[in-house]
Amino acid sequence: MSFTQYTKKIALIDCNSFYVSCERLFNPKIRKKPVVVLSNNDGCIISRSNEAKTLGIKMGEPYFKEKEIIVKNNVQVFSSNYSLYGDISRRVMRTLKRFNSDIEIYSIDEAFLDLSNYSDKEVEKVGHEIRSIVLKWTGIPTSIGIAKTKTLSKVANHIAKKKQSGVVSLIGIKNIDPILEKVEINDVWGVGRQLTKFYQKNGIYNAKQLKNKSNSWIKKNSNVLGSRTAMELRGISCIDLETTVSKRKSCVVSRSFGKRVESFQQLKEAIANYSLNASEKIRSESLVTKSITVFIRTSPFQNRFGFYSNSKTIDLPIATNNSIEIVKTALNALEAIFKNGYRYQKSGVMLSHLSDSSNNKNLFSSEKDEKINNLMKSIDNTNYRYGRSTLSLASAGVQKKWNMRKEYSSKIDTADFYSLPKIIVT
DNA sequence: TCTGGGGTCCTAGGACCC
DNA sequence: TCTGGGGTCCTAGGACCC
Repeated sequence: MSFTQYTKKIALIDCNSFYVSCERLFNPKIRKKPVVVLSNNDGCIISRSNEAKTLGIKMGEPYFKEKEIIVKNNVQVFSSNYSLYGDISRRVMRTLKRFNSDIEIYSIDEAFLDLSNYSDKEVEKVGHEIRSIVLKWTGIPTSIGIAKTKTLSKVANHIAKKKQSGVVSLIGIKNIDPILEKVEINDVWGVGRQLTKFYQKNGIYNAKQLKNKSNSWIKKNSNVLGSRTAMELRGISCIDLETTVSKRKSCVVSRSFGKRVESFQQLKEAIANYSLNASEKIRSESLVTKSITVFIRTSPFQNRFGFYSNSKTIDLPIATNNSIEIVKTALNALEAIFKNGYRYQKSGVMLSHLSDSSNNKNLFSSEKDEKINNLMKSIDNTNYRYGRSTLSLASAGVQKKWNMRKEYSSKIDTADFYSLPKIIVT
């Protein structure tokens, strides 16, 4: 038996200021200017250009708190346009797949790519190649980190973000301690707020200190996730590349309201709409749900009106993806938790215990089910062709007073030819 | 009558990620 | 006045069983 260790080489490709970069694609005027993109309801800042970061605008900060800096510095502001970002994301991922089909799409703007087939010497060059091709074909700038484990490639990526070249490889470096020493503990993948607090209390302030902490201490004082992170920092791969997309286990549709909602009727409309969206989503993925949760809450930031938050879960006797049934059940759940006299800020619907709809045939399946399935299919097809909610249920309402704010949308829809910006050649 | 010890399964809540 | 949305996994503790 030989002990020649097969070392992996994993690249993490991360799009720079992704939402901002997407907006810039279609709006060259904002290329060099400070730009931010806001979350739903224009609530928080969720993407910042480098120029905006330099101004001190913080990630996740409420928009109104940064408004002064924004106005003063003429920062360009956009409401988020998720269908645009999703579309660009697919283009980026398609481009990456040309380098290796062993890819894990980790989020809308990140992917892990297996580069183990390349030699230690080649791998950094390949990184540069990937970066320039993605930029050329999609217009999106990226940062690339390459290392032996996912956690280390995150570290490398973190460093690459600050470099002009945009590519950092830790492959072939004998002692990475001096590098890890400069990475703050809260910047390590898998170390969040709580763990940061705990580690700091125990004298661990950077990635090197965590890496060199004894196994027994980590095992005793944290859980499997904590020890996995430490192992990965040591270059021992514990978190595999997940190259096959597994079916999701739950589906949430939730929104904050554009205005506070007090009436039961409006809350009902919102819940009916979210239920319809969620049903459509799981149908498109051939899933059925066995359990429906509805939650409502008032703002946690303004309790002068009293805080109320509650949820209700109803289990179904037979798993379904039938909109009518899901809406009906969700409204029953809402009825059970609604209380008069509160200013509701947010509500949502969660479908859980999802499973494959093809395994859902049972003793009680009938011709009626078949008819309902066909009805759902034709609703989905119509809505796909003519826009969501062309066909809806009466309970979903038409006025939608509670709908989101979206003041600064660029209104770019890559699926709608007529809304694309025009280029005038002179 | 004694009510221990150990196993499984489920769930709510917490922590983390983007 | 105004503070996002959508996921996954782990764990502790309860219920139940023998």
